[in-house]
Amino acid sequence: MKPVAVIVGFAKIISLLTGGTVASATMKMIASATGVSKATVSRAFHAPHLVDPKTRLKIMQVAEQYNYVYNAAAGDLSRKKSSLIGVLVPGPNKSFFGTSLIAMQDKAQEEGFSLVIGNTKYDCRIEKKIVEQFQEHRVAGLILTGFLKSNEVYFYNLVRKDIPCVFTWETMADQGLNYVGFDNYDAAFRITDYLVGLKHRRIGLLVGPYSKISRAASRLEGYRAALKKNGIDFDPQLVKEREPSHIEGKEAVKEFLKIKNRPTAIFAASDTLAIGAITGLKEKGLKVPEDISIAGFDDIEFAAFCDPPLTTIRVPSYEMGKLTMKVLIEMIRGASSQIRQYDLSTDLIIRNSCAELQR
Amino acid sequence: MKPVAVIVGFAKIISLLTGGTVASATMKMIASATGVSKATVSRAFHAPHLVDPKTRLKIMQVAEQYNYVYNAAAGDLSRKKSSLIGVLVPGPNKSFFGTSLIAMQDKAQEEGFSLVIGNTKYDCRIEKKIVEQFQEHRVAGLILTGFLKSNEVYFYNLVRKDIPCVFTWETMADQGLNYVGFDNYDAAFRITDYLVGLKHRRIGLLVGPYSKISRAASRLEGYRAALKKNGIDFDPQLVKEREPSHIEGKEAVKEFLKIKNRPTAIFAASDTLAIGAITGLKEKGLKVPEDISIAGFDDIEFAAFCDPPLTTIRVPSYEMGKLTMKVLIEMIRGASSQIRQYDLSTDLIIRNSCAELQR
DNA sequence: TTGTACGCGTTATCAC
DNA sequence: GTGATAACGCGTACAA
Repeated sequence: MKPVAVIVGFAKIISLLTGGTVASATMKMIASATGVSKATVSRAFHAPHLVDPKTRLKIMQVAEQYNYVYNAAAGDLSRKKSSLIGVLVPGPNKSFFGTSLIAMQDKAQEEGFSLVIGNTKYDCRIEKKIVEQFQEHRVAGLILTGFLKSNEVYFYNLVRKDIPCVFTWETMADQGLNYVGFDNYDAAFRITDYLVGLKHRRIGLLVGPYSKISRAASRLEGYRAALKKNGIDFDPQLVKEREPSHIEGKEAVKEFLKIKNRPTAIFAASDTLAIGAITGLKEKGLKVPEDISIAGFDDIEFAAFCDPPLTTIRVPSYEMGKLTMKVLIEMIRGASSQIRQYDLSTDLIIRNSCAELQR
Repeated sequence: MKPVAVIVGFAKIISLLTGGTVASATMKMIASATGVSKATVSRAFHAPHLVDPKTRLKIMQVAEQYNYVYNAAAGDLSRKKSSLIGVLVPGPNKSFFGTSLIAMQDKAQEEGFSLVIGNTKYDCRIEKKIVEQFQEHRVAGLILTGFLKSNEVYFYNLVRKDIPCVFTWETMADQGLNYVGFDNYDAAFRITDYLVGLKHRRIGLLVGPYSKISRAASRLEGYRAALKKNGIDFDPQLVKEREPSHIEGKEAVKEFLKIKNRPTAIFAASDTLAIGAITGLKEKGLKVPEDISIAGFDDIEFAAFCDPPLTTIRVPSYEMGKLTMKVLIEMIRGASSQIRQYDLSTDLIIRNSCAELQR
């Protein structure tokens, strides 16, 4: 049952009635002005070698004179192709997503595609609505970034249907989906292992909602694996699941302090949480890293400029965006329909927010 | 002379040849399946009252069954309207622009428009190219955010021509352009005046490239006016023009320290610069605000969580985005062609990075 | 209330 | 090389 799509299409049509006017010179016009047929004009543009240099020059001149601009929508319609790509982001204010977005834009433009962006604000219904908008504009492909688990079924249908899709930053279970991301497990493992190397054995984990976001779950696993490798027992008390925001980080860290035999280091699986945590510790009169070490995740621009500069994991945002778009465009062009999954590697960036345990 | 547009259109056509395939149920199909004409189907959607409830219901059912999705591009073509709006941003990684973007998206979707976004990376040629891409997709309108002065002439032509345009965050000289922004002059005046109220008389200004960005110029003027009002002589030595980045802020503040009779307070006309400045001061062993006061501008999310929390100017990003889109859509719908300019008001947010001058 | 016929701006397939 | 002509999917007089 999919009546919703129909209703939405309906509402859209109504609103279009009051949409923006469009007018411009057409091929037909410049054809008659040049004294040739529109077929020739079309050819002059997309197959110059098939047209006499003289007439071609003339056509170009007239086009220029009339300030002609190609109509991509009409072309797409005729050709039954699309030069639009839809990108779904959970909110463009996250600086790391932003970097990915820039990369996608770069690549898309390079290849002659335009980007339509929709931000979901982490709301399933909005997400659904935007995808429908995308479909009405006949996007050639879809990039899904950091979507929510709750929409899994919906997307699963979408992907299996017709539109080429690439997931990035976040993917669904272990379906055969195209995906570009990075190894969350490995990154979490390494930074946890690093903290153990600094003699910490009580290491707190401040992580995103892993029940909803699988990359958070991977980070939890990486953390546990690192503990295990070093013979440290896992203590559920030391794991706190929070939305990634400064405030949540600030509040959560205070709860960590209340634990008897409290952690000497905390791995906050997002720089935002880490910075909030540092703020919270300062409020409590504790020093980072002397009294407690804090490690982050993401390497946002600000991480190098907070106090103390944050030890964290650098995520290859730009490369991810570029690769995601590359994969999608290759799918669109039908180069190969095999499933592609990439995990780019991350870097451990050591700054000054973690220190060796003193005792 | 505008041969560039033509050449670009040409390149685009080539690339489209390898674009994405599009296929879906059409009105024609659901018409024959229902046993009516496509005109009736069309009406069933956008003028339900003109069609018999029975046939309408039947059409809807069939549409649903065939999983019909409205083709906005075709509709736009036929109606000579457009439901696409182009937004030009200088790079989506700035969190304050990001907030505006979300607002625009919200409003646009509400009104049945989709957003096509292009980021210029502060590069004139890219900017130009993207606008051409927009034109090829026949965007109904254009939002220009924080553009560069160097492109002024180009945009001036664009605006005067055909496409409805609204400028935001930044506008051109005092042409009759539609604009939504905030009062940079007033904001700079107030925060400078606030610093004077804290007994500072040597106040440094760390400002964006005011020769290129007019809002930076306004902030400079507001700063000067506040000094004048308080009988303080303007000292060119105390003004430094820098690109808004952490590093520039860090470096610039060190130069301030070299000045004999150095400033006791610095107004950094961007939080990024301010935070960089604080970092620089800490490196030099100085305390904020005890040794020197720092004020910012923008109130980015992080401003409340740095050390010390930043006294700054809050900019109504969300409201600006919403209003900008509202104005544009009204223009598109031709409600009125009169020029509209808005300056929203800002708030002075007092935190702990500025203190009264001790002596 | 419904159908016919044409147009929107472009491309593709034939001919010439 | 170039020109008719028919699509592409939809809207809309106009007529029935």
